[in-house]
Amino acid sequence: MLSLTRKTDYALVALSHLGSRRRDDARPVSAREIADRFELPPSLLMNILKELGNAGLLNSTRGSNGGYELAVDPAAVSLMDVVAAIEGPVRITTCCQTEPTDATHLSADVAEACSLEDRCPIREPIHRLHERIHRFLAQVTLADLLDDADASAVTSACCCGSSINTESDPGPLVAMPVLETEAAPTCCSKGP
Amino acid sequence: MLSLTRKTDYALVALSHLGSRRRDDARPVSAREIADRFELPPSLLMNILKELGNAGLLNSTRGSNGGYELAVDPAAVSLMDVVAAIEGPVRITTCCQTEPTDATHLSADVAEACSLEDRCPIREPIHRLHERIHRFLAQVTLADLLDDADASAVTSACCCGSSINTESDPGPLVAMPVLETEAAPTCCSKGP
DNA sequence: TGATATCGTACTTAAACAGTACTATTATTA
DNA sequence: TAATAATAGTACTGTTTAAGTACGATATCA
Repeated sequence: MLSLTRKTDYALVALSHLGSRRRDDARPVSAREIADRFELPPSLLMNILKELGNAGLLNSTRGSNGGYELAVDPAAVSLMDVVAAIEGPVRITTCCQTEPTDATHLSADVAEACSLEDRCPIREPIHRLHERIHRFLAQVTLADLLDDADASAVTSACCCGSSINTESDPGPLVAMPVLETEAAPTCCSKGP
Repeated sequence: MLSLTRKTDYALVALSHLGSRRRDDARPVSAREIADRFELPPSLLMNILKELGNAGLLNSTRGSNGGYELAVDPAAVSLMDVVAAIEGPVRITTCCQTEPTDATHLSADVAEACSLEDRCPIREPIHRLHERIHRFLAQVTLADLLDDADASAVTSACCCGSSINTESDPGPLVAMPVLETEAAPTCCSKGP
């Protein structure tokens, strides 16, 4: 399907919100508050925030006036982290078993599940693609999202690609690495 | 889920096989033949090849000695084409309604499905991410896969990342564009 | 005419996604 | 100390998508 799940989408919305708040006051924000503001299903969002908490991306405080806060610097949270927290490890195909753990890299035990092994004509290319997507996801950070949201808010508060730069200029997303020139992550909620 | 479906994986295997054959002889290859060779479910592969045919990527000839051949130059078939043929248009989230049609670009009617519209904190970033992924998929071609498969066959016929270059060198995949340095598409079949 | 293909379509099963609900625990506040 | 407001954990349900199968029709070749 090559798309983010709605849960991941919601997670990004929530993280983005928490990230932008941090500048003002550091009071924790409750799940209910976020759900109300962005019209997300409350119980679902609660579960999502729990998962983000378990993954170490959020700190939680219980009780009244409790809620969630970012546990880390937005620049230290990658898209990879978020996706992994919600959807589990990213695998481009079933034969890509593990993610390339770090820069030292490349994955000792990739691709156990492939019964074809060396007969597979696209084994190497797929692994490289896998690797590349991983790097990309790892390099786009929450901070990039925040910057971009700010920047685009200036040029167009409205939706639907009004002020998206065509061709030449990468636009606000200077911080965004890897994939050629532009683009950062996701939008919205409340699908059809 | 952020992964290719198994059908797309199989499609790439088949296309890759057909692409490499073209050099030798141009006799069409039957679905059965490909299924046997790569241990893919025959009926499923048949359906996949039909879809690739309908998408204009393959030519088919019926009857005995019939089968499939590439309809276009491997360099003219992008990952995007293959994914679109099998899975339909790629959307990173439900609010990314259309793909950026071409270079003139950027999608007039992106994101109809989002009820939040300008209140969504990650709308712009998501659309940019969407755009970026599209570009990437459009720039990786079947030819890149073929080149890479050849190149890696030289250095490692075996599986499991034996000769994958760490760090510095992008390796064979020079042709691969967009996403930073390396990686091309997928591997294998016959998941768990 | 029979064998070998693709073509189109419909169907079935299994897994993942999306969302809900309930009980327990913790903290604040009156 | 009791009520309230929050998270924590877990289990459950309905819907959709993925994955695979099957079959009748049509076309080609020997």
